[in-house]
Amino acid sequence: MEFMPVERVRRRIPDATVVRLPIYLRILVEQADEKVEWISSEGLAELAGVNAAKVRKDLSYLGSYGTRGVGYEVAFLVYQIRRELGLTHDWPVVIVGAGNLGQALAGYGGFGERGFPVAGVVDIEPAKVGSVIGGVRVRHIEDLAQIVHSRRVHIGVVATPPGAAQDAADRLVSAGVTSILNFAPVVLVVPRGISVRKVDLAVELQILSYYEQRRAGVGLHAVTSNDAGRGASA
Amino acid sequence: MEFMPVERVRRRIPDATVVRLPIYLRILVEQADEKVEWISSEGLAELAGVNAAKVRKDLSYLGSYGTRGVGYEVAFLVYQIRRELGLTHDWPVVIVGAGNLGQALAGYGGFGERGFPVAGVVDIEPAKVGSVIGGVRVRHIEDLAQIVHSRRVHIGVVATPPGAAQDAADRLVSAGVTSILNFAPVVLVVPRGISVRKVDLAVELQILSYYEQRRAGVGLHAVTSNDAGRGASA
DNA sequence: ATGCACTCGTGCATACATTCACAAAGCGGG
DNA sequence: CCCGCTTTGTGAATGTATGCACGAGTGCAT
Repeated sequence: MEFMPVERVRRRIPDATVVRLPIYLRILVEQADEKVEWISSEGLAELAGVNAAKVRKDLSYLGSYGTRGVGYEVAFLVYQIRRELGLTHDWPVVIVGAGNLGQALAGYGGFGERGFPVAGVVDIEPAKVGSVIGGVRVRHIEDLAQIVHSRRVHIGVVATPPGAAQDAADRLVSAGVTSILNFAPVVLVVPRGISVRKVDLAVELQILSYYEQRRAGVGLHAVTSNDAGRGASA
Repeated sequence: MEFMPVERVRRRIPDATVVRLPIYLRILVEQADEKVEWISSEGLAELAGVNAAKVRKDLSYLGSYGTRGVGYEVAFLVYQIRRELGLTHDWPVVIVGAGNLGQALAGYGGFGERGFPVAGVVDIEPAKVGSVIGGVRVRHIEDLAQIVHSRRVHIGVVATPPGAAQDAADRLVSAGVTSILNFAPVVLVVPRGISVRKVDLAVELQILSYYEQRRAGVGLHAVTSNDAGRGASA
């Protein structure tokens, strides 16, 4: 029992749903490209590899945007999901670490297209500074704060070797970044309120190894899933 | 109520735990390198950015390998986790797609070191065939089955453009691969029993965008997490 | 030998997520 | 205008995961 805030804090969307919304969004955009104007929860569920009831519940957190007996209007849903995810404007990102991975990330055009233009790439190694990757010149890490401020960067990507990752994160945070995508196999320690997500290739492979290894034991077991249900069938 | 199988099927480890075990493992190996011989659930929890009770419960699925009043023997835990994850031997992987990402993955030495040597890289583009990346010569995708069989590959990595991903997955499956790590922003459809995990950079950024955008609204809210609790504090 | 400090292992309560199942609502045909 | 078909939105049931709290071992000091 508690006082109701004067202005509703905005309905919180469950974490599990937040993870799936970008997937729905991608599918819906593809459908829109193919001139599909309406889609049912069943149809979307099929394409996303999840249960239809889950799709409906997920979408219901955005509001009641479906039409009974018909389905959801694709373009409208795209708009609503974009709005909810904060994708109505670009989010420039800064990449720390111009090694193998940092270069691949900067060179991979998909970021910009999807609303996350690379505002800068920095490295601590003077030898790496100056080279151009993906149309962006690598700058020294000392310039990080300047880049973050001038380009209004909120999201940083850590693509350094493990030993340098915490330092990179610290620098990002003190430069004013509030969200970090971490590719280094390290648990970052950050102040409360900073969002961190990590992508660890070795961890993913080890998880696969577990299920692979179990397969050898007894034939039971279905399908692995990261966070959103990924698909079986055939 | 059910008959007990004659031979215990091997206690199933909850998915959430399977995701954390590789993280504990990495930390424990680091500790071992630093000559730390014993660690408490509290200590490990601190380093992994999770709750101590969670660590104990997770480890209890492996068996009762701790010593009350003392903690866990690092080397022994490393051994047990490796065994449970099936990391007692190498798992060669084959990478489909020799583009930007495929090259970065093949070139990144971390795979081999962690028990996932690159058994081969294939591409459908004849122009890419023949070049050498990360010490491995790129071969044509027609050779996929041959590589999978001769090198006993169970795990495939899809690093193709979105449009080619499903085809890559189909070829991997029919070549005999039973686990797939998918980097393409596509929901793969695979037969039952095939494990798939996906890594989608755009999705990760969009999730960060959501929390970033909420931050603008009201100051509440803690920290994002993929699947294992990632850390706050400072 | 006894007691004290410490840490594991786990039952239980709570929180979160998924799925089912069905009433309510919209659409189109006659 | 009404009926039957379709599909949403959501309560309730089930399943999974988290975290607390505490009993039960273990080691060390006296």
